[in-house]
Amino acid sequence: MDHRSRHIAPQPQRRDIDPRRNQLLAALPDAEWRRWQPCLEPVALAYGQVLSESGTTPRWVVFPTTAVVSLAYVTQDGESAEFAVVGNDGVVGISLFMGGDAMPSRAVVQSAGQGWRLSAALLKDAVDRGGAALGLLLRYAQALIVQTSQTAACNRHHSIAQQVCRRLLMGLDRSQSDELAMTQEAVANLLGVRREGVTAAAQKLQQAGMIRYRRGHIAVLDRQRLEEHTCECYAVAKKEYQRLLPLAIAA
Amino acid sequence: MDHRSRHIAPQPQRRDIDPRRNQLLAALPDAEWRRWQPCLEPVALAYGQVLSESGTTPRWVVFPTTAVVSLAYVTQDGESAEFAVVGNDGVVGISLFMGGDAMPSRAVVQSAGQGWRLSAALLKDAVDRGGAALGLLLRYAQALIVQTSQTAACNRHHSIAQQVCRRLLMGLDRSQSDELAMTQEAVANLLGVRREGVTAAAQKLQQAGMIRYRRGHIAVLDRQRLEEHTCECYAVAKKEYQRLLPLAIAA
DNA sequence: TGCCGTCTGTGCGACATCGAACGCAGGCGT
DNA sequence: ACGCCTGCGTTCGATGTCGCACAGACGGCA
Repeated sequence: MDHRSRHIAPQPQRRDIDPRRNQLLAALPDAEWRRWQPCLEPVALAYGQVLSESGTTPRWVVFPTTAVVSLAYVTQDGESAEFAVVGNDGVVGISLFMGGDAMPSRAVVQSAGQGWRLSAALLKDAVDRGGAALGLLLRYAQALIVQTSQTAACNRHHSIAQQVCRRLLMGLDRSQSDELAMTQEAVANLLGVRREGVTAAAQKLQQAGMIRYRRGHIAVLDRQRLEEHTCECYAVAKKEYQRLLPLAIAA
Repeated sequence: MDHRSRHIAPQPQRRDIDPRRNQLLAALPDAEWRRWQPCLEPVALAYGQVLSESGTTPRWVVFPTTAVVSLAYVTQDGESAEFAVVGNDGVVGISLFMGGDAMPSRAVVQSAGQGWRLSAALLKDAVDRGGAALGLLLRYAQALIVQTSQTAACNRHHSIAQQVCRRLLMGLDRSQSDELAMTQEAVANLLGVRREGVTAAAQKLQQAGMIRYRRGHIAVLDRQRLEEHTCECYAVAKKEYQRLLPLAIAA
């Protein structure tokens, strides 16, 4: 679980990445931003790191810049299902400003990278003041609900192949390159399906020239056709995200 | 679609039902409640009535008292999947106070009854004032996220029989009797599965003495065993709801 | 009372996904 | 350069669900 960092694309630089690469922070009005800026602390997020465990109250919210985090529900018998993906388009730990503190779900780093954290107390202060920051966070929470409900319908009605396409595209949107550092087994775990199902889907995509993969690295060659082969869920969620948060996910 | 009202249990009375049978309204501090009370209008909710269509902005939020509303996502090829149920424990139209106005999902009355509505403008005023009302609505929104993520995992991992049990229990919690007025086909549509699958599950439950049904009416005889036969999703979502909103869903 | 629409029971083959097991090979560490 | 671990390819039967088609049966309505 630890040595996997080998597989990760080299960090762009040792230095901290501009917090405003996170689209929520970027969308903050200047007045709010000046208040938050001194309180943000940089964090390095390693693959597999658990940002918040099911049922526990996180001490910070995390705004990823280059990292990608997966929100998943883990059933009692150990099966899991991802219901949302958070990258530089969002924030991890919405339960802190929704008022419920904990959530019965787990936040796990899926793609190593950087982020910035803000303490729960400071966040709550900002929320209590209301204003633009609160509105922004609430619109993000709504986008998260949309993504989650979409995932529910997708799990019900769409094929594994379509869901693999969707998940690759979602990862790509939140990534800095056209290559994703994830194994087929990792994708299978996220979707909650068998690895063999993902292998079969990936083979078809590779034979069709849409992707190319080798031992834990998936390169997207033809994004256009990938979008054509996935279900509507990808486009609907993305469009809704852009409607709610116009600055987010530069396509 | 219209004459189905025959199947509905007789309305308790012609008169309006106490708005505070809705647990969100009941949980409102007195000061807030006095402000809202004169603005609430009673509404009769008929089976099949669409409270908000996908992509449109509702003009009111609706607090059901005796009605039960289903939130569902409808795919492009007409398949649908329910992702949350709203009864006297919640409110329909959260996008109005989340700031996004519309949602790409549909709210349909699943069980006829009454509710109270509040205009979008008045709701937004209350939200802008912040305070207890906002906090309450946000905690409810979080409970909705939990229910939705749970549904996503349930759709992935659990059998039709388990999901039928879950859905019956959720309907029962929000109902005034131990009988649900819904056909097997209606249940199938909600879950997004075939009617035959629901028929098979319902037969097993009836043979085991847990339920009894006849043409559109499902009576729950042994709630305890029904809870034992469903998946964890029911209990987790309900427990989380009670944690976030202590006054809701008197079991 | 009798009709008829709707709801429910049942059969079939088709298909996707599951569960487990095993072989192979790419690439990292020694 | 070598070995070993991990990720990928492939097979098999089992299972759950689908899609369709049709028969029976309940119950509201004329």
